[in-house]
Amino acid sequence: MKLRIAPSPTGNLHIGNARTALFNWLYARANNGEFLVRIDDTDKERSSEEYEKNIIENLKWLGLDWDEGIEVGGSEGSYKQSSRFDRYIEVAEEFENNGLAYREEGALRFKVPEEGEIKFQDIVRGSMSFNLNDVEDFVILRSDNSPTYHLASTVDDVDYGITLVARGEDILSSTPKHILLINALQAPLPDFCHLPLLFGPDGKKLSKRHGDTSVSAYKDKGVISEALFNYMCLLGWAPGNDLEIFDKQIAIEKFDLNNVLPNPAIFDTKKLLWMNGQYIRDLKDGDFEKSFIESIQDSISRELFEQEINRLKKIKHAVQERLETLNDINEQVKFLLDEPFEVNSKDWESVNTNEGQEYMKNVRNKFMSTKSFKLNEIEEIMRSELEQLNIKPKIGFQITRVAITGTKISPPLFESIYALGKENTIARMGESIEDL
RNA sequence: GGCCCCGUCGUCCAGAGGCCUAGGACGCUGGGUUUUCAACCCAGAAACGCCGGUUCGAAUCCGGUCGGGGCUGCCA
Repeated sequence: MKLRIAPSPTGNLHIGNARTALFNWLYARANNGEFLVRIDDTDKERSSEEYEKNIIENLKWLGLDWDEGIEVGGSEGSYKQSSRFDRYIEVAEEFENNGLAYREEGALRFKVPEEGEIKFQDIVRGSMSFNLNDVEDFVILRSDNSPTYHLASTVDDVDYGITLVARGEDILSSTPKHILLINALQAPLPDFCHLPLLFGPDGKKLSKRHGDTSVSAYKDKGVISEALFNYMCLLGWAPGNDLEIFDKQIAIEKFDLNNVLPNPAIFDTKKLLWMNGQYIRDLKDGDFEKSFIESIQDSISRELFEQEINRLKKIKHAVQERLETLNDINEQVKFLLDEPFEVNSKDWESVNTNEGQEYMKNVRNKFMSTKSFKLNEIEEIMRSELEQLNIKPKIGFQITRVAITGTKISPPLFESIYALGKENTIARMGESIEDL
């Protein structure tokens, strides 16, 4: 069994193509088959190396690998259509010589029989039948003698020995043309599988008009690859038993193209983000720390100082539990960085009370006389002072939170204070105590 | 317009004639926990597009209809 994907480098790797790649990859891996990646760049105008790079990079980022094709090589050369024009032209001219194609205004058209039917079995849709009456003669070589997609793609599938063509449903109606070409090449027909399309929230084919729907855009938003991988698996397929969170291994074990749904799926960012949060929480300590530090450095566009990193490490676990994406990190930890610190005045007004002031003053004094400033020590001081003054946690804690983090929303208070450190905490509390 | 595909909660999926007074997940609403925010727990609202047929029995099979989508390029 040999499957392939053939992305056109006319844009970054799109979520829809990534899902198609994923299903091809899963099926190949599930059946000990081969997976091939080639680049369909017959459209010289719209193709670019930058996009090609993006596609390859993001396939890898998703954890997909391939056995033959672009970058990894194989017996068929570059696996780029732009370098195989001679081959396509050779085939096209043979068709022309055999009377299977004819010239029209310079372009070469493949002659579709007037009568007859093309039938094939589609793995997700069952019996398909097209009346050749409805299929027009189609261009296989443009006036500039460059091959079109139909020709190049079909010749490649034949030359590379593809046995199962699984692609988007948008090409379903082109399949009769491809079958005609394969027959003309006197080659065996592969199996066909037309995967349901991915839609945007408006129920239309996912595309640029839905915003940036590239894989790299989601990566940039702080989505981790395992989460996107898992989420995409669920678009048109499920492993059964209501299982929703699963890894690559399980996906490979359970995956079967025969169980893929024929109906389109809407790409729902909300569920992706939820799943991403689940995955982030599950990240191993070292993996999370790496992403944690990198994400902050990306946000502030500079390297972190050692002091900052030491502070950040103390809060990382608390932050890990509170993320939807990696990009949410900086907002939660910026009070720990050596950056200008500011207290949100609206938040301050809503928590600043006389009781709170007194509480902070007393706590600050006790903080000053502690030596170790350990987490449990901080908690003990803050809780016992609450009892001393007989005030509610909210009164004492919220004012302190705003004073040291700048806002009413932050990681857990004791951890935040612990991470910030004794000197900084005392200084910030001092700034907010009115009669000091 | 023509050809083709599709049709279970708002969304993703379960359901392959009786186990369905339709199940899970996201989201949403209410409640609990709580120092904020999350997380977590509990509860709730929420769907078989419609009409016929087959059958003792249909979300499941068939037909029609309506609705949505794709293709209809010298794009892929």
